[in-house]
Amino acid sequence: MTGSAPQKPRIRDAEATQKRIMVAAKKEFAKSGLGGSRVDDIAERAKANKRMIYHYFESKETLFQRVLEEAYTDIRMAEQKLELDHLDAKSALEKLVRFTWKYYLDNPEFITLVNSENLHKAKHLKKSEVIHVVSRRLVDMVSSILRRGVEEGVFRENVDPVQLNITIAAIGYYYLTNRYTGSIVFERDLMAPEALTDRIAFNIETILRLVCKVSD
Amino acid sequence: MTGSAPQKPRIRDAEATQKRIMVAAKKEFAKSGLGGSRVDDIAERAKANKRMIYHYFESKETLFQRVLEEAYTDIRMAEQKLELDHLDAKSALEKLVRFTWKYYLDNPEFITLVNSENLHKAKHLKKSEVIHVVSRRLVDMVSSILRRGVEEGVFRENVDPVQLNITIAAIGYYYLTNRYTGSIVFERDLMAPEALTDRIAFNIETILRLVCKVSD
DNA sequence: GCGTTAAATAACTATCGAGTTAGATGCTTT
DNA sequence: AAAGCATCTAACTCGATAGTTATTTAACGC
Repeated sequence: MTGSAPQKPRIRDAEATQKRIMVAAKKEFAKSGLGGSRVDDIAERAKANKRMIYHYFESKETLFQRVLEEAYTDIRMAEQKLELDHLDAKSALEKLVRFTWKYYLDNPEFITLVNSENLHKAKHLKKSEVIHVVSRRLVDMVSSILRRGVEEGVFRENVDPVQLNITIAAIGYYYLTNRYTGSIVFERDLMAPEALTDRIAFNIETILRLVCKVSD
Repeated sequence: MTGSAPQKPRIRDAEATQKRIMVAAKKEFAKSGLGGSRVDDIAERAKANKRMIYHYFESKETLFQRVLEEAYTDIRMAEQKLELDHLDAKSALEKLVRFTWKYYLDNPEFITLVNSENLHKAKHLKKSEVIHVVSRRLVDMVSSILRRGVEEGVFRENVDPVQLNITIAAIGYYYLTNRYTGSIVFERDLMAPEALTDRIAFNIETILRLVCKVSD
């Protein structure tokens, strides 16, 4: 309590500081959105001086853009590691639905960041260069599963891969992003462990019934 | 240009002023979220003195709560006007899916308000008294359609009405709330008229395949 | 037509918050 | 070991912003 702090030797590490700022910013932006976040809070959480944020990232908005880009590349990279090619089409699709759900569940900041970006009409993502490259790989992945499913004779033809992609995301994303209002509206704890397992089962059923030739 | 304004006679109308504030607040909160909205902007848009907001609504947060409550009662009341009872179960369900989509499309502020409320972990909706009453009617409506569909022999049994409700909302809501990032990620204008008709058709297919006994 | 009340306004306060200035200090290179 | 530079810090600016104070004025009952 008394006595001055034992004068910590100021360690200098540009890379580590930037990383700490990115991690802290992701958390703050996810918690409060772009508009609701405070640069001072980000600096404090990062254990960095506020000035460093402007030194390394120029502005609050640029920092947000960097955080958002990283969030997108992270999920797209995780998807690419799934190795769905050795599975039959139906199993591959089910695995993708499960993955998407689990990713949202384990990385809730992804959802909040995307929501915040849409409130701003995607003005930051528009400036991104890498987004198209990584996104195409996702669409290709789903297209490939659909094509194989048709070849195997288990999927019906002419299912739009983009619509399917959107639907797979939607049924998980909506449930989780609206978990607070949803729990009130439906008078049910949507985040209870049992509720979560119920939901993923329901989602798999939804997607398989949508693309499979024969249902029951 | 020159000359003072012709000294408008100050009209006093408590009800009308409150209404103007509510309308203005809904637009501002929808555009910028709770945190991003400015009380001064709301007052200006409402053509009311800022002081009136505090006179009638106590605080910015209370105003948000009132706006949110109204948004929920509005959509729930519109649903109740659908008169689905005289339709067969399949047509009733399709009509509900179409309605939900169209309501989100015509009332985009509903989506943004709900998003903002979830960012705040539903702290305002928690205080609401009416939310449960109006919500139950929606669940009852879907339960009734499901029951009738089973009786008619067209729907399969044991479909959870809450999960179905969530899914109907999800496939429309997600598409629209993420239309800005979605249009970039999928390199396709998701709001083009043709894209919108494609989506509603896809959504109806998704829901009907989910509950119907025989698909093709 | 007079007094009371409710509706409305303008100007203010105190704090917050993004971005800056000026300067100090640790690391690397020669 | 001294220069030179990048990393880092404290303290500041100034406009914005939620909420208030003090005052004015329309409406309504009598």
